Amino acid sequence: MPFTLATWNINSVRLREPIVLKLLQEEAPDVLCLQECKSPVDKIPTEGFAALGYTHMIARGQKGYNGVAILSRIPMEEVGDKDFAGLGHARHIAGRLENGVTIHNFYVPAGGDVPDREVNEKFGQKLDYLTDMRDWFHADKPQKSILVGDLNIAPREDDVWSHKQLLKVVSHTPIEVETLAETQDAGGWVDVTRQDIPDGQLYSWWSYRARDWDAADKGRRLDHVWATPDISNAGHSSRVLRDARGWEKPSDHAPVFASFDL
DNA sequence: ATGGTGGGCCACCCA
Repeated sequence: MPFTLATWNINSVRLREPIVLKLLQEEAPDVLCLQECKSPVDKIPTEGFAALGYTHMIARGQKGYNGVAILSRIPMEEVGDKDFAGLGHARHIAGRLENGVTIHNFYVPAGGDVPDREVNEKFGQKLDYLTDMRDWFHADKPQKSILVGDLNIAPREDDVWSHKQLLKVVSHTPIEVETLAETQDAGGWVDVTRQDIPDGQLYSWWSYRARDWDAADKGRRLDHVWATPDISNAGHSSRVLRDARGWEKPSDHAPVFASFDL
């Protein structure tokens, strides 16, 4: 059963319901994983999604912050969630499609401004979140699984507009890149996006604070699609829908797509 | 070096 999935940090699912519907209508992924819904689950606007065929949804939410959801037009059962690092935040949800593939949807903490856990508690929480993920995947090796989400780290030099200028900027510091690599290795995860697009600059996020995000193009690849080795070879046709960053009332993230022939 | 723009929600926190 071949299928296409997308992952998108939506920065308020209620405010951006119109562009979620636009994405579903125009691109029609089978599965859409959202992060930063910023909504209690019972206030997510599901009717329009269901009318387009996305009748399955699993989600975790809280008022005002965080929140993750998976919309699907393929039958999907809820697997559960885990409160990594004990933060009490809605940052993870997992589901299983009827083809047996498990999907983990993550919103990793952004980590604040200063890359030093001694002076910035949020940076420590980000690293702790990732090491908790690492330990969990190490203890229980995932199989037939896909991990997507806003991991808030751009690991490669060509995942950022300037490697040198971002070395001390949270999202691209060596300690974050190393910690993310440990998490990836612990699960045996393959970076499907870079398997498909091995060379060149690739971004999924552009700050709201630029005069002209498109012309300046100071982006970072914060949003990821990983798969376990038993299904990673089935992954193909990865892409970033950069156009969505220019839609009306946009998220600062663009959706990342991948397809799987399984 | 600084401040720039967004969202949630009503005083700020967060990205």
